[in-house]
Amino acid sequence: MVIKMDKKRVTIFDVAKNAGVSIATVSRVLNETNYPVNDELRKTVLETAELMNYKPNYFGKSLKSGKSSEIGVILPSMINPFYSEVIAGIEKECRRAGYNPIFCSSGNRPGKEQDLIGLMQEKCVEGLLLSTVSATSGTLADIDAGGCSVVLFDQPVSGFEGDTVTFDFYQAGILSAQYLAQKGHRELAFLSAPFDRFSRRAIFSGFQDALADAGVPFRMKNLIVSRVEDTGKSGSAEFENGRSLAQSFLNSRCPATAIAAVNDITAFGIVQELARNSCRIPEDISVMGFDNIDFSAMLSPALTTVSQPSIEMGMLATQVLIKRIRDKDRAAEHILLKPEIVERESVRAMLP
Amino acid sequence: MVIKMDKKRVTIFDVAKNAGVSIATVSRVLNETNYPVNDELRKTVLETAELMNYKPNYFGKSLKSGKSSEIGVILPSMINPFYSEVIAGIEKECRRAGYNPIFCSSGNRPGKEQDLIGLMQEKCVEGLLLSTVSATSGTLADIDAGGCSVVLFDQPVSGFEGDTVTFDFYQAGILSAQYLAQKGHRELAFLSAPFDRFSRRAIFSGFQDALADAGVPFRMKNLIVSRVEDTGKSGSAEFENGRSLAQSFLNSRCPATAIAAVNDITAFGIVQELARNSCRIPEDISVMGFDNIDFSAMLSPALTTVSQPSIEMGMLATQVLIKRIRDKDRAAEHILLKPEIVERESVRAMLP
DNA sequence: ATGAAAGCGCTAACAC
DNA sequence: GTGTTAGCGCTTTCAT
Repeated sequence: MVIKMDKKRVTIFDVAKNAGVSIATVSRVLNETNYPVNDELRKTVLETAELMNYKPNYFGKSLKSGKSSEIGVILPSMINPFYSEVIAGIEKECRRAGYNPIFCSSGNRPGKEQDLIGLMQEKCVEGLLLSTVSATSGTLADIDAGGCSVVLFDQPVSGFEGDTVTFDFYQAGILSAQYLAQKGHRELAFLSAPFDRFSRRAIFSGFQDALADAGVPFRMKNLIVSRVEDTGKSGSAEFENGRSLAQSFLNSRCPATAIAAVNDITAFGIVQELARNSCRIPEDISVMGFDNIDFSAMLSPALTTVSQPSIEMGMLATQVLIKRIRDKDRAAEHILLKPEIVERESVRAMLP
Repeated sequence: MVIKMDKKRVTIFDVAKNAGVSIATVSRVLNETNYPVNDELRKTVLETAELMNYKPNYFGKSLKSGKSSEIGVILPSMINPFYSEVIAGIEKECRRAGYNPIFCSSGNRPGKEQDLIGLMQEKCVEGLLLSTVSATSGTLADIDAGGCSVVLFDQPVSGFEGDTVTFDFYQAGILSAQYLAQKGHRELAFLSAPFDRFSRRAIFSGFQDALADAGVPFRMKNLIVSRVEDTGKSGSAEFENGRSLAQSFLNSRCPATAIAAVNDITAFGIVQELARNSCRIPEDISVMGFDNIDFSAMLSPALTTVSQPSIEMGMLATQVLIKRIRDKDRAAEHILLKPEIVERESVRAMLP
């Protein structure tokens, strides 16, 4: 028996030839179908394939079967810790179900996002997990019509009729306000990046509404919104934003005893800038974040925040997508993840 | 002209039929080869393809051409900020050169790493970027022999003859020790996770050697090494490790005026635990990290550390891999990235 | 129980 | 300048 040792890749044909059987038999053995194959032959095939270091070619396989077993994932950034955690959830669930995730980041750029969606379609992914910055319900319907299931997560799109896994930002704002009010704070500030994102507006609405309900109405002059927008490259822009927001806060001589930041990274910037100006946290001023990324626990003082379940969001979105891939006709699912207060060290209780 | 509106995917054949030309013409137009095609026809084809929302099928394309234009990337974790930054560098360079990266994490598990390597080969990636936890020079040679180029980054493998992009950990240890000594510290401590990793041993060696050279020999009782190992899931394990290391440090009544942590996240844990025990940083004790992940700048006080250029490492490894893919016969490249001190707020200068 | 052969979507060599 | 056609590696019907 001569083993082919060419530099070319070993194909099913090579294995068949060396094992002295047909390619059909090799395919049947290697795919572990319950198709009956003589034990003797099966053994020979297995040994030959092993010996020749045969690896099935996904392209041939997928082309023939029409299944890629791939799932495309497009998110604004892979370097932002929140999305890193989402990725971890997605990867875990995908592998568990035998799918391979393909991660790409759009950098918050609509054009790039479009390109990536096209690319994923060319790659024949069976489904797409999308945290979109620009897609419309129309675009999304087209993708679906092209045979690629879509599940939206993180950022909602109005008019989209398919599956979604999102977070209850409004409720997060409510929880945060209630927590601060309950800790005895009566003068609150809200520091945020521009309100051009649904999530930011929703958090603030909840925050404001809950405060009104609690009888400590929010003063609009305590709302400080920056003008710069992040590029999605890393967290640094949001951090710097937090720092300049804190400077504005300090300059405005705002009498608030507690600050709610629109997200954790912004809170980090606020905390650092405050500390540099000799403000002790939480003794002099309390700071609260949103998201509960891993690092919020690592700060000194550890950041009190509202959790947005990132890994869970990734896992759920993946599960929903896989259900959708397996059954195109099931009813659309809309999962709304709930926030929870994560009490740590950056908010103090005011004396009554 | 009747446009086919089946639920099946539109193929080059459908476009050809609707445009009234042969598939060869469609292929030639769509691939923008400089093959001569009548302008009239070219226009018709382009319009038809656009109208039918045609997307070329990568599988057919790759199968025929033998090129996948994909690059596999295997790293221990995608949630660890250092690797997130590496990923950003890789993705950028890949897209720039027209390659698509496929990211997977091994979770520091040798078995999983092996599986992923096999998977990447089945997917016919043209090259592999590997930060390995278990590969031997033999395994790597086999992959290469299978027609898939390999570039090792981050973690070296002894005996490997191919391209590598690594970091000069030893030099990082030297720089750190020199910096601390120059700031007037005479009694230093080194806190680390287990020395089972080359990088940790190398950092410590450099640290120790430079200290000896500076005339402030390191006392081995000031070396505190934990027993737990991280799972690569997130930074939390390293952070907790840092906290318990700090407790040991405190309990040992170690007289050191400065602590070098084996990496930034461990330093975060140390800083927090120290702060909780009313140690002021850097007034009471100085803390220094390694890696310079984005968050080290966001801590309060901002962490003084030694930079390990993460994005650059990703970009360089990608560039080297692409050069290798294009020319199998070029000489192996060995890039050794150099550390730099990043001076921030966590180390104080001792009075003479 | 095994093999022959069609064909998935595409590119490129060859024919006209 | 355009069309025909042979595969790329694989799965799967259909014969045997």
